[in-house]
Amino acid sequence: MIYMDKRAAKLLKWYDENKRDLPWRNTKEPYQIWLSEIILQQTRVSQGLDYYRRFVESYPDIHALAAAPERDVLKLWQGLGYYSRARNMLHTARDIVQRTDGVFPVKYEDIRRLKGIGNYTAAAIASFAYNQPYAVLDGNVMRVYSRLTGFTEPIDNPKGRKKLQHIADEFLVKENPSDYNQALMELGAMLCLPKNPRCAICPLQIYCSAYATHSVGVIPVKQAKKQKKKRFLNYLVIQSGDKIVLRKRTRGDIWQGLYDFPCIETTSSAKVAYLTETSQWQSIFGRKKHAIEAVSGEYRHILTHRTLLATFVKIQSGDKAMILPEGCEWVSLRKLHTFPVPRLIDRYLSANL
DNA sequence: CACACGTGGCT
DNA sequence: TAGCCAAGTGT
Repeated sequence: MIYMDKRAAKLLKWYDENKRDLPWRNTKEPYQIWLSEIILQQTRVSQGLDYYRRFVESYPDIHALAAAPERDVLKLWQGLGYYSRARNMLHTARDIVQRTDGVFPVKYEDIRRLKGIGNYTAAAIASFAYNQPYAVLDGNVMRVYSRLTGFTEPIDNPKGRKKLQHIADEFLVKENPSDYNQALMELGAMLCLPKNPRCAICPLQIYCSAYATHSVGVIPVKQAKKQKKKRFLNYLVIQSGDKIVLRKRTRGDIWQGLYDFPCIETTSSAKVAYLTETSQWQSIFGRKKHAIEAVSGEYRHILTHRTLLATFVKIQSGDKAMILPEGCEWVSLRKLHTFPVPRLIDRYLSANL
């Protein structure tokens, strides 16, 4: 009989009896586990589930993914957010196909080196797919352990995370790291919730320091967050006949690789009369024939660190041969749906075109 | 190493 | 409403 403390035994029993039936829990394929872990970064199961299904159907294995154009992959990712996840995953798929003919690495150090895979995801893949003894540390695990041990330092800085990693390493059940890691995360997702945790039915209640000291509501401790800044985006929706101008977004800003419209960004809310005087507007239209057809109301789009305030100026252009800004191209309305676009743009398009 | 990076649901 | 949160990583 392998030694295991009572806490771990109770946790594993609870997991066995209560775990959700999720598609990535019915496989040991590293590709599918990798995909699920990338999708679930900062993302709820309910939001990622359909994306996972569609992704596996479109790209059943790493070779299929590696062969896909980036635009198609981003289109499949559209609406899920954090698009660097999709770009990095494609990069890594191509990397693995080229270097090892598609064979996913087994050693933690080799997994950890892959682009888009950090400490958490490397430990998750190593333990879930290969049952190797690496302790995962995600938001769930940090919350569970900080409450269990009465950890009162902030968890959202490198120092706090490092201490919690030591706790996680120490608690890990090395005989069954796959189930143990997942049990801990499932407990965090189902019972040990950030607000209104279900302590009454928690299998670890009698071991929980925070519960004993009535501190569940104040643990884990987090540092105060900074205020969101605003960005004012004035989009030029330029149409001529059955074509519309799209812009591919590039490095160094949000939504890299996705498409939106030519944009005049201002430091505050701007009127069209102001926009038409800007050098950007002048360099596009100059004295060329064009007609402002409509100006949308203000669209508010919330990101983690930014509030975007967007208006859309719909313009009929008489000159399809005009000089477009860098990264812009004419796209037929028929093909518009094949381009990956941010949610903000998707909302505008579905309401106006 | 603080900050950037999306989106939607819940309080 | 405004803020918080959800299976983090890259720079």
